[in-house]
Amino acid sequence: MPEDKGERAVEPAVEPAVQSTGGPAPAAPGPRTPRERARARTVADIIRLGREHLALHGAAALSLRAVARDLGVVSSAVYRYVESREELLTLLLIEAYNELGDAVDAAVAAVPEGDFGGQFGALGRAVRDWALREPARYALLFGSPVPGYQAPAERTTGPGTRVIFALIGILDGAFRAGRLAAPGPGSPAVPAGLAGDLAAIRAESGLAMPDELLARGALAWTSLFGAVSFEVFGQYGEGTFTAREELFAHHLAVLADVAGLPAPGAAA
Amino acid sequence: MPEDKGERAVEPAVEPAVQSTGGPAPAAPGPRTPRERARARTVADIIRLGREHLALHGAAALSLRAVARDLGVVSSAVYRYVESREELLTLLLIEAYNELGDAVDAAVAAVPEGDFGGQFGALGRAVRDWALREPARYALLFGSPVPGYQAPAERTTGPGTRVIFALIGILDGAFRAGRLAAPGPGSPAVPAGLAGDLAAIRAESGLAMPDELLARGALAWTSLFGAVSFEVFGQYGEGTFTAREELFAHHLAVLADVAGLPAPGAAA
DNA sequence: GAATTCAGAGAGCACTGCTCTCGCAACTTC
DNA sequence: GAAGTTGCGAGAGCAGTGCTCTCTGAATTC
Repeated sequence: MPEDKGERAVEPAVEPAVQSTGGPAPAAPGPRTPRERARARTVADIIRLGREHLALHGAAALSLRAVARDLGVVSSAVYRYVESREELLTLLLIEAYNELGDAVDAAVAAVPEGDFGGQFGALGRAVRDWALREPARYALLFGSPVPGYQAPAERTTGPGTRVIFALIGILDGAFRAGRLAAPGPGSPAVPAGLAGDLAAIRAESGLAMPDELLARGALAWTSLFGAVSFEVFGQYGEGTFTAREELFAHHLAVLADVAGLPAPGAAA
Repeated sequence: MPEDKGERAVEPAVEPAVQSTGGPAPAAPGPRTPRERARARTVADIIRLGREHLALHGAAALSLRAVARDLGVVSSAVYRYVESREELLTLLLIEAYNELGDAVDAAVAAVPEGDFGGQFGALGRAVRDWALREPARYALLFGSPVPGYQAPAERTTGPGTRVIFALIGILDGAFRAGRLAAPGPGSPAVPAGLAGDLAAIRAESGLAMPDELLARGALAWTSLFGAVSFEVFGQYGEGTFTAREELFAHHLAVLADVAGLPAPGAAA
């Protein structure tokens, strides 16, 4: 009797080949041999099933054996395709980062070019919407690190920095357009020890913003995710805040103000 | 051969009885019979070992069997004292909430009474210091929920709300002392849908602050934990921010300003 | 058609949470 | 002090996990 019952098999290989619609197929970097194509399809299936398990039961409950069962295959077979559970987590992490990045980019792009306040609002709402739609995957990205799992920086920093780069793009764009308000005269001074860090960031990303605005942008960044995390992770009490959409909208508006952005709709 | 090797036994029962120093011992609600006292000591040992494992390996890696090994006892024996792994997690959660609450209360109390800005800064630094000292336990409180584990609200809301109550106390105290600045005229209006929530909060906690300041207080709250979580969970890149203490200090100062608090040291 | 590669099966190891039974020792009651 | 009760630890066991290893057969390549 096989170790895994083999029930619940997921339609194997029925999935229509993506590049099979006429023509010699550009083939770009696509897998060439049938074996490679079958392999790529299996890997994609594993990732898809992993994503479903992740969304349903959370990252720490993600089990390669369960994925194997759903795939209609014995557990040791999936190790032909995925090095380890960690590896699968990394793949899902990258995928989630990119999905969030895509959602944010699309939301920002839908706002008129000069409406920097509106762009910031769109970015924030996109993050919150995605997080509420995919709480387990959001937790994988921004929650407590999964025990025993360390995301490989060289593979995740790229996708993982898309949101902050989008935010920086909005802020610096506003600054260059002369539409980013400087902090008031009574505003807290930027500590001297931060100057080096901020200078490095400015150089690396080719920014023009002065220290005060850069530091406030960082605050808006962490605060945005703080608000989203509190909501997704259930830190607000049971019935404390019921109008959460309005609460978030207000927080976003205040944060935009803190960052120096103009009110939404105020295009140049 | 026993299932657990029984090595690494932790000094059992050697621990000097806490209330054994002379006198008839107040005995208050303390366990009376020797059996109850031994039981209480074992439960305390389990919690202590659990705390150590939690701090070392994280919440999801907390294993009752490992605790049993360290206790020098077979795994089934710990179920005499703790209902389940969840139960132990809940005990550790409550303990951690209270430890954080104590740290915050002590830090705030060390600041002169009328120095509301200083109190806010002390609260924020206390949260950050504790979080950096106890990252795994902080993650248990404010990170992604542990999979399959739902904290029982009736036992955790009390300890879990100590920080926000301390923060509210500072803000409302400042407001009653006439030292909480109202938001500027151009400040974003509080959405109408939030009025009900804010009124309920105000009534329940006997607050005097108007909606605008209450909403900004909530923002300062979530933003504080957002900044701490980013630092503890490693969301800042590798070498992006090196002067993290200064960064946090600046964020705190801006957040105090956002909440309407006066600068630190400006006692009445 | 022969040689090679490779996917899947199955067994196995060490670990987890948790349950159940059994026997002994400590404690309580008479 | 003897008898009865309670509680605690041990041990076995179930179902699950990640991961490794070997073996077989089939697909692919030459």
